[in-house]
Amino acid sequence: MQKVHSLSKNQKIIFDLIDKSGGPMKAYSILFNVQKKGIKAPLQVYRALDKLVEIGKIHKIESRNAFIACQNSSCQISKATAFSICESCENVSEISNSKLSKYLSNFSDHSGMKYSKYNLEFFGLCKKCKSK
Amino acid sequence: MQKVHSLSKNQKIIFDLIDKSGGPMKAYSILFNVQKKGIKAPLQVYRALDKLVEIGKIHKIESRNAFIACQNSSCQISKATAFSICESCENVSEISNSKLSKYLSNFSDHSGMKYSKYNLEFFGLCKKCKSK
DNA sequence: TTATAAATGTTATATTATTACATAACGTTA
DNA sequence: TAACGTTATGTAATAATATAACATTTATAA
Ligand SMILES: [Zn+2]
Ligand SMILES: [Zn+2]
Ligand SMILES: [Zn+2]
Ligand SMILES: [Zn+2]
Repeated sequence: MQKVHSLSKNQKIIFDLIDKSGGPMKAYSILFNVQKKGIKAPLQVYRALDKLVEIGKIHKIESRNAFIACQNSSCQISKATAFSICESCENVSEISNSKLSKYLSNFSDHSGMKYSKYNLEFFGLCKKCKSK
Repeated sequence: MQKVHSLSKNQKIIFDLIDKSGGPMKAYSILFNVQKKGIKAPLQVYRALDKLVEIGKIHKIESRNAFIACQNSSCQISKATAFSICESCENVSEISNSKLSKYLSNFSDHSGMKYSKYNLEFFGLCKKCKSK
């Protein structure tokens, strides 16, 4: 059961931009793109990004300092994310694989630590780039 | 088979510092700590870090912008890394679990992409912090 | 309505990382 | 050993990413 969050003005502007872009976007590139809509300062962008990450509408690609719209409606509020990243063209896509997410969500090691969250990033060459 | 790399002066100073610290260190904290040894500029630190990451002596904890010494001698040159991170005390440890690494190294999805590398970060509360 | 939380606006600043250019040390082999 | 290519170093400047602090406004709900 997923709580419905109605986005605020800035959150909506920024989410729509990222979502329409279809790929990962960096904070300052977002800032540049929304300045015509009245969002003028980095902090306004980062605050919206923080909230959007918190409610699972977007995810941060940690290795790239970039943000991508969730491509997986069943994503448990950003608590379990996996991405595939092409190291040549920088294309990113969210991996939605129930076996993988089950495996990782249930993973535990000898440390006695119970994990409530994970982020996995795979790297390689996408089909296109491989065939070049 | 692992190639033996002899570290240069700066690389050795910086690796020793990180290794002795026993945990993750941030670049500018490293810089501060090695200034008495003559390493004065950020770039000198980042260059050493880049090289140490490349040869697998350290890993970058992407979600923390920090660097930790490899705790796993069998780590395949930083191509397959997994960490457990306590969100309370920020303790980080490298996970060495052959089932996990086998599972992830062999993972492939419908995208046709063959992954050559991955990084996984688990988050939760460590034993200590859980019992507080 | 009134209180509370959430969001916004603005300025300044902190933190993380790279560009550009010059020089030095090292390893190979002619 | 001399010449060459490669790797490492030094230094200054700057770019890119992110947060602190404070004032104000808007939304939500008791
Ligand atoms: Zn998602
Ligand atoms: Zn590609
Ligand atoms: Zn390792
Ligand atoms: Zn802890």
